[in-house]
Amino acid sequence: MVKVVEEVNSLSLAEQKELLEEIAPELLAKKKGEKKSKLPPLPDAERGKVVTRFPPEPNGYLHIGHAKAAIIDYEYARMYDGKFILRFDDTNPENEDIVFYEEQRKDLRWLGIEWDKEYNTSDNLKKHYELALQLINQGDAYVCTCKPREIKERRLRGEECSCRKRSKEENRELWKEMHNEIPPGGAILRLKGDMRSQNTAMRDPTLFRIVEAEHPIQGDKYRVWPTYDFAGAVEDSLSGVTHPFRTKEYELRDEVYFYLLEKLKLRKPHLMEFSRLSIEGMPVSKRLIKPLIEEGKVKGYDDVRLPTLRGLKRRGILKEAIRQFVLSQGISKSEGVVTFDQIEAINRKLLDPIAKRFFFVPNPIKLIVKDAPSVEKELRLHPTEDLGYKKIKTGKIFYISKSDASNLREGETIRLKDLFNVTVEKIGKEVEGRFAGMEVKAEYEKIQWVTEDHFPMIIIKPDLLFKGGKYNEESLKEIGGFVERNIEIVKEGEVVQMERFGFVKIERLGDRPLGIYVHR
RNA sequence: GCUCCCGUGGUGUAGUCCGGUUAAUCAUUCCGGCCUUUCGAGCCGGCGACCCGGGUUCAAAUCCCGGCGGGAGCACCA
Repeated sequence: MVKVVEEVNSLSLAEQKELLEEIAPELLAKKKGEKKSKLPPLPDAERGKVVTRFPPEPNGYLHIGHAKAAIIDYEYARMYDGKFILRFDDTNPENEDIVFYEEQRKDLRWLGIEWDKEYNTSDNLKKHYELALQLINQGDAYVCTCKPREIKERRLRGEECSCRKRSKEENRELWKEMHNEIPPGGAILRLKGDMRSQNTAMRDPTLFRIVEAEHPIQGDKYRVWPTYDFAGAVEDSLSGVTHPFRTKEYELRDEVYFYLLEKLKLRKPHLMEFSRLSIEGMPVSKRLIKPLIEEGKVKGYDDVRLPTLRGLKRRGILKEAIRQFVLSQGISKSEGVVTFDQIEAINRKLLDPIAKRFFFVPNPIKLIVKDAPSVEKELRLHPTEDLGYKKIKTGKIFYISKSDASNLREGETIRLKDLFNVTVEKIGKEVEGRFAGMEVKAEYEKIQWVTEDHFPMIIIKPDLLFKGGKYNEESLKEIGGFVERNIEIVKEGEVVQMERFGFVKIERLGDRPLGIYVHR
């Protein structure tokens, strides 16, 4: 066994591949197709007939949690050659903001998601009113004029209130008044469920309430708005969604969902839940993030420490990495906290073949090589991929990182990577060395360097926003150093690899380039 | 408090519905080796898990009961 391993290891990579091709070509083939992780099959699904939907509320920027839902919905639609609907669940005019309809579309487009149909729930209020009236006429819904506190208490105790006994005529009358004179909070439409149900969601949930705020799209056309329970179920059914997904915290509401559709005699979709995605130290909640933005501790919703799509994008996380990550999580209901390095690992694999290589020297120390020959040559921008070349020209002055310098010993020979060897002569505030030949030798330590022709550069290194449940004051560090002038050849926004330092997204070029540390 | 969901190696997942072809999947982390003028990747190898206790059964990660642990809901928010 050990012998076989040794034998295989003694072969070059190409030889190994060749041999594998001979013995078991299917193993290689599998390797290639493996990239796209697959979701488990959908129950009751037929090719061409699956319809899914992503229903965000236009009240903020999309984050990784939304991405999970959107990607799963979208992927399933694709998997079954079905349809994917983008539906803005804009049924609370107090929360919605016109800008987020478009901002969320942008976030989705960035993710590479395309939708077959788009509409707003608020476009269908007329229909919702019709259905509400149907429920009233069937005696399945009633207008409740109790105080919110009383409703809550009765719900807790499982007691019915007298509003429940109202006649259909009375309910119709009050329903009409809800659209006109009744002030907000004065009345709601409730489903006649079961006040003694074990499931508190079934204790006559609210279907419609009065909200007077101006709606970003409907203006002041409506003042009676459906709640999530009503709008969600009705829209899924009416829009032809076959497999709606939602996160686990809605699970108790399933009963309401189906009971409502039953009473309305509407088609029942195959509803499913999955766990919420949470990443350690990167909360998604606006409750936590907003104050930090207001205090100036977080720069905005595209701050690199945030799990918003914009934050991740700015941080140098590729959309494909997000997709693969989400799919790797699947639709399990078990909740857990994922660490960010899972995303980083995927991102690194995607980035590695396309990131150009450069030298960045953090905390530079001067290295003088008095007898250094002047060298001018071209170097590959990537060790194995064909990404082009960069030109270098060197003199007698170099800069190396403090950490490399501190490892040097006098008399030792090291190699300035891609250049030549240097024997260390004197170590002080500066390092002095002597040219020691061009030949590459395996035993020489290879270190990165820049010449006098460099830019000072700052690299911002994000860390966990929250540590131990508290804001991490150390969550944004700056690393100063020198970068080779060749960095000019990349585009702003491009991710490069600073050798032996890490992947860095070039945020800004110029005389003082700015970078964001992506990951090692 | 009540109700619901979940509990597989350090981490995340597959398998659980329809008990047995599973030596329990895959990824990540970690460790060792090969390759390499960086790191990583790649290649080879390794460590490592079915929450606990009962029961049913020839056979249980899988079914049943009871604990324990985690999460969620109990809004006129989604």
